[in-house]
Amino acid sequence: MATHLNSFDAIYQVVQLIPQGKVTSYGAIAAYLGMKGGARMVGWAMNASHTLENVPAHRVVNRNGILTGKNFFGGNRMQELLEEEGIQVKEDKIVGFQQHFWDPSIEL
DNA sequence: GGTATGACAATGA
DNA sequence: GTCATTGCCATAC
Repeated sequence: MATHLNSFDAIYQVVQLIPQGKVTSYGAIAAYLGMKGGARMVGWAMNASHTLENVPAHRVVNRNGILTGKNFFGGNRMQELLEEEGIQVKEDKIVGFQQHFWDPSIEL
């Protein structure tokens, strides 16, 4: 149902819908939007959403559970945010990633 | 309108 | 199991 929204808006919506303490992967969002191979584009949208404060991009990590965009948050800002939500982060990687994984294609 | 880039993902060796 | 290469979509120049 994201066909009416632009790719960026659609991604923003999904990211904002991520529950606190949960994380998802770029591919999951892309797949939910129908852009299975457009995972890179999701990261691109995140870059644009970085200017916004309503988009918890810190809950979006790659399929490996690594905080790829941590560098874009300005240091360990991303890791601290995740830890505050109850997510353990070790070496820029989420501990029990599958445990905190939130798939929009299933939850939504 | 074509080329280059991007916070990825999947496959092959 | 890890490393390297290719593919995908959309945006930016």
